[in-house]
Amino acid sequence: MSNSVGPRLRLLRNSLQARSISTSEPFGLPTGSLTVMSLIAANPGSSQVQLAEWAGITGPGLVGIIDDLEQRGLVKRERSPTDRRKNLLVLTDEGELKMETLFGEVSEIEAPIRNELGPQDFQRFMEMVDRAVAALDRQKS
Amino acid sequence: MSNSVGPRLRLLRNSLQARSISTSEPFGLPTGSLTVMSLIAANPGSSQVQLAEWAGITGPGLVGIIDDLEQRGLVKRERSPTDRRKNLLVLTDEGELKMETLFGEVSEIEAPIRNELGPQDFQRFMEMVDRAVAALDRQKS
DNA sequence: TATTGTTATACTCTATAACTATA
DNA sequence: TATAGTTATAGAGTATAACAATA
Repeated sequence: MSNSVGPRLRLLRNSLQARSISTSEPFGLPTGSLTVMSLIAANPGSSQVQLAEWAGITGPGLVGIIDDLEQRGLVKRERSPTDRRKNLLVLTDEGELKMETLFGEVSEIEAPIRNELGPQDFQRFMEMVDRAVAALDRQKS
Repeated sequence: MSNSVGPRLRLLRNSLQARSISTSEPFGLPTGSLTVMSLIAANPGSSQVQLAEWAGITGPGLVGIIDDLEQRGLVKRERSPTDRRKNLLVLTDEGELKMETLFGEVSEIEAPIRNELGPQDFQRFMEMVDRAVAALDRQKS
C-alpha cells in the first residue's frame, strides 16, 4: 500500500486484537496485563512507576491493571517498609501459573504469524520491532 | 522481554502515536485518514464499504473519517449514477496536495526507524508486517 | 518541595445494533 | 430481502490534572 509503517501496524494490531489479544484478552484481563505480569515475574518487588515506565503504560493505566490482577489473586501489593509511599509488587503462586497459561494462549494466537515467517524471521521480526522502539525512544530524549 | 509480538507492538504504536502519528495526526485528522486518502488516490471512485474493507476500518469508523476529510475539502462524495446507494469517493486537487504533504510528515516521523534498520531492513520489516497481517486474515476465513 | 499511588475526567479508536434509502 | 451509508451507543486504551500520603 503506502510506504509507512503506521497503517500496517494498525492492521496488524487490529487483527491480533480481533483474535482477542494484544497481551491477555482471552481471560478478560485488560490489555497489558500479561506484559505487566511478566515484568513483575522478572523483577519481583518493583514499584508501580517502574512497571509503568517499562511497560509503556501511564500511571493511572497501570493502577487499573494492578487492581484487576489483584482482585483475581494473581498479584499482591505490599507496602514498602523503607518507603511507605511505594508498593512492592509480587506475583502470587496462582499468578505464576496463570502467566504460563496466558503465554500459551498468546503463542497459539500468534502461531499463524510464526508459521508464515518461519522461526528465524519471526525472531528477527521481533528484534526489529524492539530496535524500532529503542530508536524512537532515543530520539525522544 | 517476552516472546510474543503483542506487547512489542503496543510499545511501537504508542511511540509512534506519541510522536503524533499513526497515519496523519499532525494536521488534526483522525487516525486512518492518510491510509484512506492513499486508497482513494489509488482507486478513484471506490465505495465506502470497499475502502473500509481495505483499510481495516469499520463502516461507521469510515463515515467519521470521510466526514472530516470532506469538511476540509480534501475528498468528495459523489452519488453513483448506476446504484444510488453508493458513494463514489474521489480526492480533490487540494486532497492530492495534502496527501503528499502528509506522506512527508509521516516519513519524517518514521525516520528514526528507517535510520536504525537501514533502508533494506526497513523495507523487509514492512513486508513482514504485511505477511503477518495476511497470515492472520487467511486464518480468519 | 518532590514523589508514589490514586481518583476523576476526557478524548480517541473500535465495535455493534438499528435506521434510511435504495436495489 | 439484501446492501450502502448513516446514526446512536458503548466499550476499550491512552492521556492529563488534581489529590492524599509520604518523603
